[in-house]
Amino acid sequence: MDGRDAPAPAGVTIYEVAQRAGVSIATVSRALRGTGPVADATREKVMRAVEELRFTPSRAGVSLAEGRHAANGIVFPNLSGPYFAEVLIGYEEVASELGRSVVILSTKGRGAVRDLVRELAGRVDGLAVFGSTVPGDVVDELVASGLPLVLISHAGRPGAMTLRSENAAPARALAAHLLGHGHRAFAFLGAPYATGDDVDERWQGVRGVLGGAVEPVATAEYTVEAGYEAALRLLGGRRRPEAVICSDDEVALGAILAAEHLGLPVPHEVALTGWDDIMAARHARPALTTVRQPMRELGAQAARALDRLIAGGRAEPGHRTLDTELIIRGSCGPHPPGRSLS
Amino acid sequence: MDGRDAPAPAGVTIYEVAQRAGVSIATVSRALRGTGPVADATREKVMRAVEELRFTPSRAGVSLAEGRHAANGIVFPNLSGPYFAEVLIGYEEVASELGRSVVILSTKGRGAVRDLVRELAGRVDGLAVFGSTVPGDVVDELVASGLPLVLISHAGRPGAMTLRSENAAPARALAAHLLGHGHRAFAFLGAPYATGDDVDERWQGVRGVLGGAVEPVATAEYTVEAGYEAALRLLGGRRRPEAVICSDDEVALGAILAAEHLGLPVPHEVALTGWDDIMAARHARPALTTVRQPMRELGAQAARALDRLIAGGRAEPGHRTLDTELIIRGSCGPHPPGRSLS
DNA sequence: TTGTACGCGTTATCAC
DNA sequence: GTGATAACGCGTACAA
Repeated sequence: MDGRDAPAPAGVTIYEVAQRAGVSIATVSRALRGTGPVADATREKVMRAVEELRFTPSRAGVSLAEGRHAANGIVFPNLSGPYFAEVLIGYEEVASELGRSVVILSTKGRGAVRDLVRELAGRVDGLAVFGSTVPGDVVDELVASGLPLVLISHAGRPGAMTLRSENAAPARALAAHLLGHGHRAFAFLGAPYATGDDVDERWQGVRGVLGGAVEPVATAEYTVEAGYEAALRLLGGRRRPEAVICSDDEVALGAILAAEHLGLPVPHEVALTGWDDIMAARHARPALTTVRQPMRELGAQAARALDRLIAGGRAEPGHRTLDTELIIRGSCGPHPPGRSLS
Repeated sequence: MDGRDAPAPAGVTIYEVAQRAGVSIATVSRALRGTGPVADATREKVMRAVEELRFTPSRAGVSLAEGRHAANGIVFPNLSGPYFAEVLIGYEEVASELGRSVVILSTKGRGAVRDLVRELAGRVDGLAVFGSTVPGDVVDELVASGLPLVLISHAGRPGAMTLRSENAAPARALAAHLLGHGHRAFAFLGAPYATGDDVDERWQGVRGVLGGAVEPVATAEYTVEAGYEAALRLLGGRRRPEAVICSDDEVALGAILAAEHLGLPVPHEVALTGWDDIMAARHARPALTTVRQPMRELGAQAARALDRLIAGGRAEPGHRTLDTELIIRGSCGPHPPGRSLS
């Protein structure tokens, strides 16, 4: 026994493998990647040397030679709620299938976003960016740089591909459904921060149907906590709305808690709706009427689109919208038994 | 006007910058990284050229020359629940502060974990690995490779650093508290899958205090859904326990839903406890008695420890345990008013 | 089928 | 202060 199978010195190079196998580095490379012909016997020797030396090609070396990183980046604001986490799951899964690693960047509470994004852009072959996570001029810079880019839930930017779920149409359907329940005074809890983002589109859709009967109410952010705080004030004040349409499920969950705290039965005293259909929406009491958005699919499609863009697919559609589904549960008002409910 | 400020061809090299600035690449490098002396006037010229050409050093080139990736990896099973997402948040935040990108790898439902981990290991300077995400021999291989490694919530492996929150002690405290409520028949919902992991330690702690009075009950996984399903059977069957100690908050949340479904008031008919103190624990009804674990801090410390290990800090402690806190809320039984509750 | 040699983009060590 | 130039580790024409 010798010490050759001891812990690899972390820096085994292709040269050492070549030497040990008694061949050239070109042959080692060919044997390993299956490019070009290699005699069976030779491949055997190479493989053995690779095993013994625990050789793994240096990623930096490969990247430099190949001219690619085999990695995708993704920029999101935070991972506190289920939404971004779910999209990330779909993104990572597909990217992984396509042989690409995923480098993440969270911008929430970050100062030097521009530099961080540049740094990230430099180590990936393509980037997925959520709307409102990066300043507009930084996005423009990315577009101009030619880096394959997919904007998720973004208002859209000339030259960049955009991917999002539909908002306006289901928002209108949701509003119409609430009208069907007989509600007449509405609030939209979680008023949009930026024009053109997902929440803004939902708000526009809702207002298109309800007109002056709906009032926008801001929340500090789109979280359960913030929804709870804002709903406490909204529902506790005079002129309480009959129905509260929330920007998303988390805000709605907070609103349910606020209603309970105030002793207001949902949906009898106040109706509520969310958006996204996160796991907890089904488990809330009452179960949350919401709009299901294919979160994982959003991430998955982003990864796939990026792969195509990287491969050189110029003909990529500039804009893609995923379907959503109105999910009627108990929080929006009483329904005849036996209907819907999932 | 000329076309020089058009979109950078994505492949601007240091040579082009040097040529445009009328200096050598060495000078460009020095000017950019502040290493070595550069005349002010020269620096000026270089910077201008850099701006005009939108030059960003190739990450692969830098990595190869520097011999490091400036990136950390992290391996987790999934991101469906808040637990791993929270740890990841803390990890990414600190890594980012330390100038390191974060490359993620999810192993849930993945076949070729070994290859994926190798691939990941090849593109980072250090790796954080959650327990039970990677086969033991793969961990051994990583340790042997000399790659800086932090095992999170792991049973421990000779040669690798381990970081986790305490389990046994708070588990005993929790069990004692439940005994104080007068409960006498217990179930541990979410029985451990692997010996030595977090849940196993909790189970051991609980059993140490309750002995034969507690029965382990398995769940399909540690999720709300699985907890609900298993609790439905457990609470619906004969010999229903008086108190159910759950492996974590998500399982406990599912158990609360099951109890409600069965018309069993919590905590009066059945007491429940969770673990982790995820956001939803505070909002559950009744609010969940649980053990608070510093999830983000776990990630943050992992990133910091890794940074030290990478810097060459040999004297790194082999094992580090973070404190937890028993959070008494309403789900474990009636408390005299005015006490605790957060 | 295999080996030689060059290129990938930077960093850093020397001379000047 | 500045400029050649040798690594860094690998992929791959091209030659043999």
